[in-house]
Amino acid sequence: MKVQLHDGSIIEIEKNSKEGFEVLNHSTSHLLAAAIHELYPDALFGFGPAIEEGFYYDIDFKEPISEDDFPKIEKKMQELAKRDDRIIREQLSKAEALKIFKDNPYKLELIEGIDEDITVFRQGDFVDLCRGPHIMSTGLIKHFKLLSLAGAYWRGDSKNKQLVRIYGTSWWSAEELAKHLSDIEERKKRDHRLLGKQLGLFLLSEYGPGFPFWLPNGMIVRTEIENLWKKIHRRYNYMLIDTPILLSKELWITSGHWDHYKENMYTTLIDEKEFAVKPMNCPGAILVYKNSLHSYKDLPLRYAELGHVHRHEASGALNGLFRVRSFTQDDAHTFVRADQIEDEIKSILKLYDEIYSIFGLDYKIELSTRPEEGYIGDIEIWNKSEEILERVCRATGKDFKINPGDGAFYGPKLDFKLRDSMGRIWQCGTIQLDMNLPERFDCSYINKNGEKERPIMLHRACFGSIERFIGIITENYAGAFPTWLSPVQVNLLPVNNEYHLDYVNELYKLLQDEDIRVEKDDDNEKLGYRMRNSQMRKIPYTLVIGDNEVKDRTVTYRKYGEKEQITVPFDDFLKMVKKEIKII
RNA sequence: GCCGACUUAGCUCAAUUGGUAGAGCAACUGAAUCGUAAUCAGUAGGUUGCGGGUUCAAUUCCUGUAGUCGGCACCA
Repeated sequence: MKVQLHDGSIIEIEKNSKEGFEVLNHSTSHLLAAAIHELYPDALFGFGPAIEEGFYYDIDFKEPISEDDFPKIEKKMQELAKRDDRIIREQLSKAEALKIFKDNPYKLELIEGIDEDITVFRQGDFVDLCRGPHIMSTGLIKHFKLLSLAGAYWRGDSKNKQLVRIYGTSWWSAEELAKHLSDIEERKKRDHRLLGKQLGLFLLSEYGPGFPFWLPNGMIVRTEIENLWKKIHRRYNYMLIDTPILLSKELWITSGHWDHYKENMYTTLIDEKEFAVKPMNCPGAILVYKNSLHSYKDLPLRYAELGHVHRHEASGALNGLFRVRSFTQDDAHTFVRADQIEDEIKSILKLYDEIYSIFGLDYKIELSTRPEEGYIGDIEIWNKSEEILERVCRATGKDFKINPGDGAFYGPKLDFKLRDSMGRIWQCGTIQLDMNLPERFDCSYINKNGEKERPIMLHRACFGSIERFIGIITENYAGAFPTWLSPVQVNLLPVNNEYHLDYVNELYKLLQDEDIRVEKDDDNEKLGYRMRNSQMRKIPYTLVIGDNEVKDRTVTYRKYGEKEQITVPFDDFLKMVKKEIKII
């Protein structure tokens, strides 16, 4: 497929490549703009790029528009595409460009920011400021759909006006488009909010927006994860602590949160003294550190805490378990000497990889480095730790990216990003170096020479938030949790609830004695009905117990999602399940 | 917080241009005792998110408000 670049050259690229898809979608966004230009002549255009699964265009409409207008717009797009206009690249001087776009303040603003010559792409009588690349003519655009409409601030700045963003997607064939649309529908079925309701995991009530309730089934998943977390952390020599939810204003002034984070903190008066609900666990952990004197020989000291924090997040930011106002961080604060940073980071990376692997999660690491201005701490330590972070991350072989200047003012950080079922990326794990709080709280350890020295503090969380992490894995497993996590692990179905019940009760007791979460379903319903319920609850093992099983003291099991029926001696079944739930 | 949409029984959804709400599943009761994804029959269940307004009459129209969803902004 031929595409034209902004410098006027025409190159051949693979139509079915990622680049090919992007060019098609970018050109479709121009087609959308051309259609809007005809239907709404006074609409002004902002940005209109290709994105991962399609494209969008930001438009300043002079009249209100809704999704009901999509069919009309799509029809006009089809009409323009059929005309098969050549898409023509033109190079203009700044003066010419300013003249062409004189009525559009958005494009004028962009042109003002461009120093070299300016390229525009023209199709029919629609001209757009653009660097390309584009396909050669609009006739190639056939299979697209407008998906949604949203507000978006001009140039991503909330001080600016909000434009209307129209999202769409464009494909080379009707089949690919149909598949993409049905994929979206399939992905929606994995939504943790839907599964959370179906499986009784958690509850979101209008009486506590952003404050999730854990239901009995969700509580089992959560407890299993927390137990796993505690077990692994003990192996990595972390010490478990727990710090108060409410702490006085003075502490938050010392930590700097009162000055920099107050808008997000819940505060209250106790005996006329101001307190704040903790939005972070660090100050608490620091008080634990400062509770005793430390020798250089004791470092690193690793304090881990499942810390329940509350943050007043903007109402529009709330999203199921992914973004809440009350959540539990699997937090840890490690106090290290400068010469221990590398080993400690390596140890944390290993720990994270071990945990993520258990859940079969693929993750991406991002390194954020020192901001240009306003940073604190020794630049030597900054440079050295950034170098260490980059080197050890690259050594993992994982998808890795650097965000220059994106670090916090107090230190560089690594973020671990996971994807949800809709492809959205959420930060889960993090490792942050902190040269600020040890200073503010005057933390120290005694060095070889008997002098006080300042430790470096590492903040780190692997799940990030237990809530968010459970949201991610619920979608990842599509609600079919592996046996060790499943709220109910074994479901016993007697074929006849009189003749077979004794053996079922015996099995129930044996399984329960082995700490296996077992249920029996002897409702007055047909076996098929009870089997259906068991499958819909995504229970890993459903056991059917009838004459044969009673006679031979066997069980016949069916694994979730499989049709096969397997009959084995009960002891073999028990051994298999016990092996399966022993994760580490 | 901003833009847009949505909110009807426990759940998933109906209700022609305004005429004071229906179904399936679930629950409960009864019958059927059955070998791998829905046995049959009956009963009960709702100030249509909440407040105000227009109207003889509002689930429906207007308005305010809360929550949810899709984005944007935010995300120590």
